[in-house]
Amino acid sequence: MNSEHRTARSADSTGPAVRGARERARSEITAAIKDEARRQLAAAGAAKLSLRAVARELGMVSSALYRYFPSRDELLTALIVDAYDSVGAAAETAARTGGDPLARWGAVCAAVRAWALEHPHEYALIYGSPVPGYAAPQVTVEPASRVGLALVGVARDALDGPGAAPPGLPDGLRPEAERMAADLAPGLPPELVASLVAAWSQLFGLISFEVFGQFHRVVEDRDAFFAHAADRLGREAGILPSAVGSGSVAGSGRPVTGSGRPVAGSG
Amino acid sequence: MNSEHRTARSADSTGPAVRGARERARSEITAAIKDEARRQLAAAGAAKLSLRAVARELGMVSSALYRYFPSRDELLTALIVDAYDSVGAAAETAARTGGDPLARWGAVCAAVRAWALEHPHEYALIYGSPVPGYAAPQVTVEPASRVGLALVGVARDALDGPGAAPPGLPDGLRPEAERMAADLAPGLPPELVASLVAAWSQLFGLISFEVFGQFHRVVEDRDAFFAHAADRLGREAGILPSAVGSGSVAGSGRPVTGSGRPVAGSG
DNA sequence: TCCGGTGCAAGAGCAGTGCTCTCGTTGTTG
DNA sequence: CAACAACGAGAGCACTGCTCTTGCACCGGA
Repeated sequence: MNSEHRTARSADSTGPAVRGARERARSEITAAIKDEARRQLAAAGAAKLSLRAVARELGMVSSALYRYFPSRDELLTALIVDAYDSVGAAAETAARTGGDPLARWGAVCAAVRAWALEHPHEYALIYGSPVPGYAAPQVTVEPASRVGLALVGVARDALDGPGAAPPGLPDGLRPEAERMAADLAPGLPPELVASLVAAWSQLFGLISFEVFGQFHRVVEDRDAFFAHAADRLGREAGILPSAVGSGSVAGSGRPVTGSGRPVAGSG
Repeated sequence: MNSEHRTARSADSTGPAVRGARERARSEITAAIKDEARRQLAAAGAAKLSLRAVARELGMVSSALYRYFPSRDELLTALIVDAYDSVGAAAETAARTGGDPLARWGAVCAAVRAWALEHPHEYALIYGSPVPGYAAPQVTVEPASRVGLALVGVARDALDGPGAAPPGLPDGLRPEAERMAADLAPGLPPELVASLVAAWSQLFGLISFEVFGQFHRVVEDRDAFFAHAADRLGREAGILPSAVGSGSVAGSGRPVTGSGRPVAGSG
């Protein structure tokens, strides 16, 4: 560890440290702590993340670490926010790819899946069981919504093109669907929003089962299985490929998102 | 792996107990340990489950507990197996209810959801992120399959009645679907099995998001939302209500599983 | 230039954890 | 009855999150 980095020897002539060397060191050390914590997270999982081990690896003493994160939970919160932002950014990037709405839908799903498979422990941190006695603080709600909003964005664009009306709502669900539409995606039809929320959670069902090992000895060709399932998820939510022909819609629809390979590679 | 428990035969008249007091005490204490562990699990979650606390609560010393469970992971494994069996039994009971296949499908889904909401920490134990460095041993795979098999059972019965052909498979998925059908549900058409596996994982996506708090400020009327989503899950897998009319299938289908209330109560 | 406030690292310490080992005791078996 | 295996108790090790105190280094104001 670089302890005396940038000692800021009273260099008032040019003033390289506009905010003072102290703040600079602080942000650097904070980042180093998060990096090392992320490394341990990836190596052993959230439950085995140890403040003392992080400090030890960084050459500090454990108590010094409390100057930067008041508790282990606060460190975990920081990692959670970062993870949400990371997967959210991946989803948003995939949503910006070209192609018809259904292809973009598949790209977003595949990007989230690829991120989850690359960062299983971070995925478990945010989409697995909530950590020990941990209650997600308010800071996490906005980053947590980015994937969902990316899906909503694709659906919104699909609405401009030839969209298929999503299936109708039972009477009992209509008020709730209208409330969801107003809160989450103003302007979108309630049926579509209800379908989107369901598809959103079901997408993470697919991904969680794969990441958490429930598909062990059940699904082998997981790329193909996921591509097909994600494609159907989009279709059933009312997102259609722009092939306006409207001839064979659901019959033998081949996933546009590439057959058998994760689409994330293209994003 | 039982020890030689069959030996206690000489006690014809003097026997303090039929099977020997020791074995009796052993099974009783084992059960007591699991009970207390389950209580702590429900109170604070898996990560906070402490062998010492369990022993303390039972009036033993922590080292004595190792006579019954060689490690904390072994205790967790026992709890995991019990949890799988518990939710599996709930699903199987729901699958045995009367009604048309789609109603039974909805009953199974609702029963699993109800179990999850009643035992959130046990649910997290089996469907959340895998615990610390824990790798599920072989003992868990059979109990873990009971919910899936209950769904398969409903689908199999639906096949006798008027079933709707599930959507076709892309060419890339056909071999995998045939393998899954052969392994998991011999005799069922591959398209149906592939749909069932997807629906199975997506069902747990719905439940996990609700249990783990992802629906916070997103879905409010969760009973209605879940009933509708589960109903659609079944329909899209090709399970139809026995109302053979085949007139309005997906249009304004009102969930048969009761609108707005968890169906588990009827099972 | 000195001086006091402040951020910071280090260390000791507390209460808790999983787990191992030893040592008597006690039920079971030959 | 005697040998044996299972058992409970206790001490102990290495580890954890977290707190508190102490002393050093910086940094702005006089």
